[in-house]
Amino acid sequence: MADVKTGARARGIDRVIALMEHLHRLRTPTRIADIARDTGTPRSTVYELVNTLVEARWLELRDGDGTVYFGPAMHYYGSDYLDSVDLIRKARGEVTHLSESVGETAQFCMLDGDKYLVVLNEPGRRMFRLSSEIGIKVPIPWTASGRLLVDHMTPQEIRAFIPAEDFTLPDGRKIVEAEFLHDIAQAREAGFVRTTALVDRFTTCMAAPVRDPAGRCIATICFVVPADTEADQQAMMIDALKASAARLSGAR
Amino acid sequence: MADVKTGARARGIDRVIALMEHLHRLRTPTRIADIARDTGTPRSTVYELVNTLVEARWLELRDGDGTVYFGPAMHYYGSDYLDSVDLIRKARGEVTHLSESVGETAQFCMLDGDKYLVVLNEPGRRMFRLSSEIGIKVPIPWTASGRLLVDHMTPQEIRAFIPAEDFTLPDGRKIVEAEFLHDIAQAREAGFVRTTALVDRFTTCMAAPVRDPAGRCIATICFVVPADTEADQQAMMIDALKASAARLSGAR
DNA sequence: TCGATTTGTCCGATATTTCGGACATCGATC
DNA sequence: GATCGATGTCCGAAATATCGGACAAATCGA
Repeated sequence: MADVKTGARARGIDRVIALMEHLHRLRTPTRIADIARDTGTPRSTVYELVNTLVEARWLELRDGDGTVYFGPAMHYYGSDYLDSVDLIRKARGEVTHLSESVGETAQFCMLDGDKYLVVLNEPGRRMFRLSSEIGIKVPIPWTASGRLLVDHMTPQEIRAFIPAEDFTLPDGRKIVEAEFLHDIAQAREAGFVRTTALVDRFTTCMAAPVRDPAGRCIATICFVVPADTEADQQAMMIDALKASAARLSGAR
Repeated sequence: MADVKTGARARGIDRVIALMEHLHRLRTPTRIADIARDTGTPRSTVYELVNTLVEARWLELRDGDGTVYFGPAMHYYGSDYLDSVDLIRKARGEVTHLSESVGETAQFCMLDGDKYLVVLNEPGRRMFRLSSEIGIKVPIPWTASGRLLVDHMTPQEIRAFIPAEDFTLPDGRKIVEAEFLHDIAQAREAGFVRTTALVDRFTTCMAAPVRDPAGRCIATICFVVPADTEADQQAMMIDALKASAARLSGAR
């Protein structure tokens, strides 16, 4: 990433990259002075850059309280990206359809390095938002989909690939490696995976694998639902996921 | 905008802004040398910047044929933007629901300066994509929605607001100002607007206004369909648009 | 096979952008 | 009403990022 040495003079573009990554991590409009402090950028430099970026609509001044956040240009460029990647464009259709027809939150997920992340998220009809952190990296063992996304690796490869600390959940519990490997084998066998109360005590996640022609899992499509969702309802959702995943696997 | 004087030395960030705007205009992966030529940026500078941007995932090398296009980071930042703007977040739900339930392309549109643009686009079930130019500026008179978005202005204000050349369609036909003003009055009266064969001979567009508490049209929600769509089908779609627009107007 | 064109890397110089700090406003708090 | 902190602007100096051009490698075409 754009590593900006503290105290040293840096290129504007590196400062901007750090700024945007910072806003994405915070996920909330932020005051300029805070950005300067937290990214280690001189105050006068941030003001200068923010003015430029606001002019270009990359950022927007919010609320009139001196905070800035992403602007519309990011949405336009992001849409161009989505449209340009075949698999993702198709996945959009599947995810919206699943979410609309079932009424629950549906997602499309991939790996980014040794982390899992949500690429597409379509919220369901529920009031309370069960999650929606597009582009936020999460340890692989914390997720249902993660169990599918590494299912082409040997146990040794998995051990080398996933950082050891990623097996510790946010609440401090540890995921036993043997169980994790067992989950993976079982998921590959069944063609889907389901986890409950992993990151969040009251949430169940169901996922199906999207595979490339070689059979390798390159993405997953999944539902995020309350843990007390009826069993037959869950079975229906798993079937829908498998059908969507199969369409995406075929379409190449 | 980021105006980069030809021949002069420019800041990296201004070069990057020009580069991204250029890619957005082209809407296709582009070779680095072409970017250099068309944006007036020195070749060595573009290579340098592209490397930095690829590393940050703002851009992606495509195809292995030396072209670059937007990368996943743009999608993440764009999603953050969509989630952060209340009206747009709600509009997403309406647009996806309209598109899913009716099976036709639905859009959410706003003004950007004196131009119209599509903010959200959800394609219908048809094979041929009838349009989807998110974030591309279009002259107001070329669109159905445009007739709603200026309906709070007097004829004089409209004349001052819309550039004269914007009344000429891509095929050279001219839109008579009197008819345009008549359309606007009629649309405000009816609570919706419909145009056929404006930009595209075989396309009909229907739109309903989203209004702020003061009654001013701040956005529109619309369907884009083939011109030969049945009349009763169109009537049903207009009702659906009005209902969605009303929900968005109320939700403040 | 051999030029012609394109693509990508590298390097040194200098025009310029970043940076620190000073300063003026503004609001809140006591 | 005085003090403190936060916000935003401005300026000169110097560290350095941009740029032009040279060069090698790859690709193309005839």
